[in-house]
Amino acid sequence: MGVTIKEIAKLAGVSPSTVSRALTDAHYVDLETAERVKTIAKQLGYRPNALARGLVQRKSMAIGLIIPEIENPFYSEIVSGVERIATQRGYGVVVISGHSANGEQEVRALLGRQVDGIIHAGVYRTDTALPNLRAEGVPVVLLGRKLPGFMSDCVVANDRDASVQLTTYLIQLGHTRIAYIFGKNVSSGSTEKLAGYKEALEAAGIPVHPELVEHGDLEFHGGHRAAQKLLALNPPPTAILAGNDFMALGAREAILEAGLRIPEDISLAGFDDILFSSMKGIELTTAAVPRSKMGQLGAELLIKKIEQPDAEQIEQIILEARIVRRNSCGPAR
Amino acid sequence: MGVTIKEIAKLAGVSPSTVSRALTDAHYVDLETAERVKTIAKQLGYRPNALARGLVQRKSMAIGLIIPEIENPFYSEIVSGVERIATQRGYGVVVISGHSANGEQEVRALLGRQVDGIIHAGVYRTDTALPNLRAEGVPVVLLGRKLPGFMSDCVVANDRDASVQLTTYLIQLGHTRIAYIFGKNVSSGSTEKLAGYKEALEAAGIPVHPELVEHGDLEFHGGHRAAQKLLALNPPPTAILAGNDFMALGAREAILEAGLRIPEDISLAGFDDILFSSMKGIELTTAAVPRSKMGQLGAELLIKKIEQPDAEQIEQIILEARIVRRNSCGPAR
DNA sequence: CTGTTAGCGCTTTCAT
DNA sequence: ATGAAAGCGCTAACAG
Repeated sequence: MGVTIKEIAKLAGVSPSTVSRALTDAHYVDLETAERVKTIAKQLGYRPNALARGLVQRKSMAIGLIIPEIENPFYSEIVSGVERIATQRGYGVVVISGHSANGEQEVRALLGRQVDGIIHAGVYRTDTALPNLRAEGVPVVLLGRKLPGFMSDCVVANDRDASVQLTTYLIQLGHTRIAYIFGKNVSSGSTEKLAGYKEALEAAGIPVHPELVEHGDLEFHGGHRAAQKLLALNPPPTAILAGNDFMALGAREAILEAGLRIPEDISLAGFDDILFSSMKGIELTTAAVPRSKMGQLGAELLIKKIEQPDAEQIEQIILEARIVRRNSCGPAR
Repeated sequence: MGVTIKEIAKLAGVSPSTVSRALTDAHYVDLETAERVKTIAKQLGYRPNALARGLVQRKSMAIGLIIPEIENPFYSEIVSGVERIATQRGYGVVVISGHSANGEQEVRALLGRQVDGIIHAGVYRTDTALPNLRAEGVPVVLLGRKLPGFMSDCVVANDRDASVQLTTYLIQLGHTRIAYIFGKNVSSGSTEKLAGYKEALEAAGIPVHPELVEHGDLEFHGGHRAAQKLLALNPPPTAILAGNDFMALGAREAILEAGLRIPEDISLAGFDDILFSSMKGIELTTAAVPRSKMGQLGAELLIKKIEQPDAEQIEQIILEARIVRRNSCGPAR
C-alpha cells in the first residue's frame, strides 16, 4: 500500500489535518512545520490518493473524451490536443471510443467514474445521452460537431464555408459535373459540408444532381466504394469532392484502379489535411482543419466550464479551415 | 449530486448494505428484495460511484496507458486495441502521452489515480520509473519493447526476425549497398531491427558500413533528413530500409525530391504496415505488425495480472511480423 | 438472509 | 496555527 497522510502525521508529530493543509498549502500553516511535513512526505514518496481526494471534494480531476475511432488521424490528433492541455492543468483523460447506438453507455461509464466534464466528439445515430447530461449539470463540450436542437459549448470548424470554397474552386476550374461523397447523417460536419457544396453549386447556377451525391461513411473503404459507383455513372463526374481526406484517399484508389489519372481525367479534393494528403504522389487538395488545436481549445473550454460553473453563457468556438491547393485538382477536360 | 445507495435503501426499506449486495449480487440476498432494490435503483438512475467503490476495494477498475505520441498510427492503433479490451472488461483507460525524460512523471500521475495496472509503450532516455513500479507491486505490461535489465511481462513483435527477412529479401534482389535508417536508441524495437539488419548482412558476407546507418528518430521528418544524407553519399545506397513506415515515408519524399524513382533507382522498405503504406502510388514493402492485436493482448495480459496477482511467472508474448511485398523494392541496378 | 459497525484516505468545519 | 471529529459513498466483516 501507499504511504498515507496518517503515517506522515505520526512521523511529523502533527495531526493528519495539518499534514493535509501543509501539502495542499490551502490554509494557514506554520511555515516551519509545513516544511517538515513536506520533507517527510517526499522522503516517504507520498502520493495523494486521487480517489479519496475526489470522493470528499466531489471532483475527480479527470475528464472524459468520447470519440468514434482513435485510429483515425482526425481523432487521434484531437486526442493529442486534449491530452496535452488536460495533463498540463492536472486533469487525467479517460478515453472512450464510442460504438453504442446512442452514446448512453459511454456517458454512463464516464459519469460512473465521476469525471468532472466530458468532451464529446462522438457520432451517434440518435444522441439521447447529451440532454440528460445537461440535466445532471455535468459540463460538456462538443467537438467538431453540433447537435441539432441542443445548444452547447462547442469547438467546430467552419465546415460549410470550407466546402463552399472548395466547390467554388472546382467550379472555377471549369467543372460542372462535380460529385460529392457524403460522410454520415449523424455528423453535423457532413451535413454542413453538403450544404456548402450545394450552396456553391447553386450560386454558380449549376443544378444539383442527386445521383452525384454518394455516401462514404467517413471511411477509406466507403470512399472507395462511393467513387466506384460515381465512376460508373454516364457520364461520370469530372471532379469529386469527398467529405474527408480518408474518403478522398479511398476514392483516389478507385480512380487509379479504373485507370484514370488525377487530375488529368478527374479532379479530387477532400477535407482535413491529414499528414498523408501532403505526400508526394498523393498531393491532395483539401481544407486544413486544425485538429490538435481543436482538441486543445476544447479542453481549455471544458476546464473553464468545470472551474467556473457560474459562467452561464454558452461559448461556440468556430475555427476557419484553410484551403490547401495541391495537385489533385485541374481544369475540366 | 447523483443518487446514492442510501436513498435507495430508504425507499426500499432496507439497509445500505443490502442494497450494495443486491446491486453487486455478490452475496445471498432475498430474490424478491433484490428485484425491488434493482427496480428502484434503475428508476432513480443510480450510478455507482467508482471513486467510493475504488477507495474501499483498493481497486479503481482503471488502467494507465503510456505512449510516446498518439498521433502516430502505430500507437493510436495500440490505444484502440487496449481500449477495446479494457472497456469490454469493465476497465477505464487513462491515456498519457509521455514526454518527460524518464517516465517518472507519467507513472506518478497514473499511480496517484490509483490505476490497477499500467501498460507501458513509452520510450524514454532512461527509464527509472519502471523498477520502482515493480517494487510497488503494480502490475506492468511492456508493449512493443523490452527494457534491458528489466524482466517484465510484455507483448512485442519479433522485430529482429522481421528485419532479417526484409534485409535478406533486399539482398536477394541483388542489393549490397543497403542503408538502414535507425529509430531511437531507447526503443528496444529499433535496436532489435538494427541487429537483424546486421545479422542478415553478415550472413550474406556483406560488410556493414557505419556510414550507411543514419538516425531517423522514428519520425517522418527524421526519415526525410536521414535519406537526404544517405543520398548524398558517394556512392549512394541502392536500397534503404527504415525502422518504421513513418521514416520510410519520409525517406520516400526525399528520394522523390531528389528526382529518383522507386524502385527503379532505389528500393525502399519499412516496418509496421500502416494504412498509408498500402496506398496506390506508395505501395511500400514492409513488415506488418499487428498493432491493434498487440494492444488487445497487452490489455488482456495486464488484466490477467491484475486479477490473478498470485501467478508469479512472467509472460512474454512475441508476435511474428508478416512481410508484405509491394512495389517499393526492385532489383539492384 | 439482513442490519450494524467500521473504515478506505482524504478534506473540512468547528473548536481551541 | 493546529487538533478532533465528521463524513464523502461504498463495501466488508460480524452479528443476529
